[in-house]
Amino acid sequence: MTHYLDQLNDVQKQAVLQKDGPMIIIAGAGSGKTRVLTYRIAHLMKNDVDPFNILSLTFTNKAAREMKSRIASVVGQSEAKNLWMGTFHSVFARILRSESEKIGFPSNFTIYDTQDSVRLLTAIIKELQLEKDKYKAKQVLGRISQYKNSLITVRAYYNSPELLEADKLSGRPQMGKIYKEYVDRCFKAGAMDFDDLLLRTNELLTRFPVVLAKYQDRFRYIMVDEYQDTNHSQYLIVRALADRYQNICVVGDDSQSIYSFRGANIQNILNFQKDYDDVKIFKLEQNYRSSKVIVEAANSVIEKNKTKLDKEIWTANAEGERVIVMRTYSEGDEGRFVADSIFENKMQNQLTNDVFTVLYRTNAQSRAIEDALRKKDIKYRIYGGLSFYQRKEIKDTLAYLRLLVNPNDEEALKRVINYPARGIGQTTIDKLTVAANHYKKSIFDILLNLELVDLKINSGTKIKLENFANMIRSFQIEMESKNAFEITDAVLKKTRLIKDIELEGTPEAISRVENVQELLNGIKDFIEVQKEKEEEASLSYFLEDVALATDFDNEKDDIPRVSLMTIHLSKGLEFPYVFIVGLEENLFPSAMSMNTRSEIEEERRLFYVAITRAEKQVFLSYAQSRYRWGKLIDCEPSRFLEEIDEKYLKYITPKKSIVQSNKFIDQNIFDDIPQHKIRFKKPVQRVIQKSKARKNDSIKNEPPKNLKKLTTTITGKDKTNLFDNNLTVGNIVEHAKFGRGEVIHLEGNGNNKKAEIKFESGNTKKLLLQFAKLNIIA
DNA sequence: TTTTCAAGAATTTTT
DNA sequence: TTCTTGAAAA
Repeated sequence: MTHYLDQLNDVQKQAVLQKDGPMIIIAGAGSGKTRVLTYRIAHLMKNDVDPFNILSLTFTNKAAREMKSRIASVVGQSEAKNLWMGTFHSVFARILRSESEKIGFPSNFTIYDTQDSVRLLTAIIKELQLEKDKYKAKQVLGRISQYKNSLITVRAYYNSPELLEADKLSGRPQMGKIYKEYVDRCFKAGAMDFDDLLLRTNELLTRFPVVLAKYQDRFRYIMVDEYQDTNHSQYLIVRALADRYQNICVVGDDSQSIYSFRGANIQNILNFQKDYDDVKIFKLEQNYRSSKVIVEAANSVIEKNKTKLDKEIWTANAEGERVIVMRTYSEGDEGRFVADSIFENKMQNQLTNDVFTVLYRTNAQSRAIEDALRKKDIKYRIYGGLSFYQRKEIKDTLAYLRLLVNPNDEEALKRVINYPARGIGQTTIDKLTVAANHYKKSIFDILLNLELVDLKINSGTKIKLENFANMIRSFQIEMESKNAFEITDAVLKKTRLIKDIELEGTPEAISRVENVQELLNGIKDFIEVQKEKEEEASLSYFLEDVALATDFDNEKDDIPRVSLMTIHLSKGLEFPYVFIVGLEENLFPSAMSMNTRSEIEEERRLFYVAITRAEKQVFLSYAQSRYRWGKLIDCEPSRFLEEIDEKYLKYITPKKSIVQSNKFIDQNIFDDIPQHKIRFKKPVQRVIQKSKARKNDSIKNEPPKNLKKLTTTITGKDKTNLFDNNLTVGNIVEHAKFGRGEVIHLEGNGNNKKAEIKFESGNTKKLLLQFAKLNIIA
């Protein structure tokens, strides 16, 4: 086997060999950054640095796992095991577990995910009787997140005239009150949100010099990956920990900073040299990933940004295919283009699905792509969006487990106190909350002391509450003798949660039951893996893992699939063929990020990231019209398309079109869109060449047939539209719930069309055809 | 208290 | 178009 140092180029080698002192590695896209990081760590270990003394912070758990296994292959499994490696959130959550009591949190503190936070804020806003239109929980959370990431505590907030003024101006003068209540409630519940994991770590390190010294001494060598996307809170943690030994190595690429919306501060990387003395700089500029065309096309884009560090990315790789640009009529067409291209490429080049990825700006765009892939029977996997652990049935199950571990967890309690339904309604919960706030206790404490507080609830409800509390307590006792898997199983049986889902009897219910089973399997796996690693397999640790898990962490070996994800999620990944869809103004760049130069620059970096994921070829596409909230809107091509040097592009026109619309599509509606003429009339110049070159004879200058279109739409969409047209008075229909009946009257139009039906049971009902799933019997 | 239906909002990006 | 929310009915 060749020595690992021989697998590196000069700069890479220097970076690996640089052992001590502050250093920064500016790593262009595809420049072998991970390789340098892993070998650097391996090299440290080979040179007498104890793995216990190395801290490596990555952007995702997946990156940490991969790096760890690559290091293990150089230095051996048992050595690599002791490395501290993970995301900021997971590493410091782990540290907080052992230190949290110093700052008033129990060691079994809960981690609130975004949904928990939003729910809590919604409750608080309601309790404070604020207008919920002014105070939208999500926005309020975003604001609080900003404070926390900038280390602005409630007190600091009230001491800052600027912040008070800013919130007043934006119509939210009560932000301080909400912020305070939110922090207090989290504290009382023994819960930390994502931002708290960093904020409280900072608190711990600042307030307790002994603790700081302990971890400074422990982490003698610190590495931070994706440094361009660290926020202020993370920045301070790193500074504090590195202060003693100054062995800090940060890696990143300012051109790939794409997380400013969640507080990432690009200045952290731009100013690194000012923060430490005698910083060594390494620039990895050779790209090993992508073809020349891709590297240079990407360069031509990022050049347009003013704020950036000086570097020149180049590659020795082959020229490669040009970037394909595809104009389509609609999102449906765009999807078909993607599916067709994947299909063609697979056939021509004997490829499997997993070499393709489709990237988009917003999650909502995935649907059209999914539909098209499904029609072509191409298997795919979506990353992000609603992840496994965010599904209702999973969150419900987990909420029980959370409550067992930490009965003060308010959000978990509110989630399950009446699920499955046990007759404890909103009014009762409100009363409990008021009492809990009044006595400064958790709701569970109130439940345990019902006779001491006068809640003005009737005795029936009181018994229900007592039963619930007793059930939770008995689980807690059981938990002492059972492992995580057994206790979960017991909870599911006792609460009849699965039975409750099955009761719905729908096909979706079946898959939801399967999800819960899957969760059980997951717990079993977790126990086994932890045993292998000789680590604790407690329920508490499992819940922590789950709270910080991302979609990538739940990946199963399966058949090869096309990957679908947002560009943000694709950071750090690479794929041979990359489709970037929806290159339209207001979508990409997003309408929300077109106000300032820096916002546009971030969007451009996002585009840069997207292009540079590709090894072999990039496909860009945009639609001329797109559905938004059920309405068809016209779209303009993205400015980014013009920013790519044209010599790297190849324009393709659609072969044929199926315009998916409920509306009667008249050719004329395209007339005010000049590009459209390419399609039916004369193509503009650069398109002529391409269509000639491709012998694209499938363009027959033939307007789409309206009749056909309509049929396609109807059969392709839900069938109720069909009934809408066909149903007449006198029809005998069957309804899933109510059984058979006769249509005795029709009213309304389109989506509002209703049928009055006399059922065999004798009941007469008015049903909206849009929703009612009726089968026509006669 | 629970269920049902109609009206209204909703789309950046995520640990 | 689809999801969430709120009021009214059961």
